[in-house]
Amino acid sequence: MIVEIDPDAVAPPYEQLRAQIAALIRTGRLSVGDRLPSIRHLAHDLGLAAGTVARAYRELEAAGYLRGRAGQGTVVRDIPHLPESERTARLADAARAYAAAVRELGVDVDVALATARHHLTDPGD
Amino acid sequence: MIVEIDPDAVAPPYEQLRAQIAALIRTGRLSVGDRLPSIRHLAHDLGLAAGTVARAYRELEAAGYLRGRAGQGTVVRDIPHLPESERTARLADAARAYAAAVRELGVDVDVALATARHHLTDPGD
DNA sequence: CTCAATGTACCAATACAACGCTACATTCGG
DNA sequence: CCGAATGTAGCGTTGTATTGGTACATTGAG
Repeated sequence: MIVEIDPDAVAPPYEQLRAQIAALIRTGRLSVGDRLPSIRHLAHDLGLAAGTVARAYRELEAAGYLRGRAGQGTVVRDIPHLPESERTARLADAARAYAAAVRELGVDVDVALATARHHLTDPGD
Repeated sequence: MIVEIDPDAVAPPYEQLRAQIAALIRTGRLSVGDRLPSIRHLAHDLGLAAGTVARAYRELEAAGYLRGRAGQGTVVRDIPHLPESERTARLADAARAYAAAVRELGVDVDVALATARHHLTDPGD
């Protein structure tokens, strides 16, 4: 698994982990039926407590991404698609946050859009 | 002053206030020499504690935007421009955050860019 | 000088996250 | 059947961030 946790980031570790796994499933790097590392194993690899990984798994299961069963492990269950309204609302929130940051920095709109395009097309940077 | 605080937002009130005032100064809606509302007055208007507004003012003063003196009030001091490296770094952070949200939502890149453009050009929405 | 208005500094309470830990239920393999 | 591995649930502790309130210092007006 390609996951990175930054302890100094603003987002708490369990949230970073949740978002990254969700993105891996969305982008197809994890497919339906794939088995995820065990809670304890992943926690050890990432230097986290088991409870922290458990929380990320729990939220992903509640969202429909995963299915975890005792003794069997946790597997990718589905790629849930949110209702259109929910998705556009969340997208608007994210765009608003980006726009606010850009405005505070005094960055030109075209530069901001080019930067966004760059990060949207080149995830690894 | 045109400021809105959403108590349910992810960002804490003092940070929302700080960012909005910084944006007002950057965009010229507040000019150098303009006097801001007093800490207590603004706190009362926004339904916040005085200490919360004081923190926003304090951080803006540390960043060079404001100058506050006891008995005199707080005025816009300057429009500090960050070093280029700092600005691009912060812009990249914001863009990364936006890209991560888009990827998790499974939204098309073009849709994401159009949404970003919309919010960048139409602040009031 | 006196006083009101203002910014500054500090402290207690609260909430949240993370951690380490324990106990328990379930599944599978031997 | 038995044990190892797994997920689930909960506990108390610790550290941090935020808030609200209070006391203090400074300034300018009368």
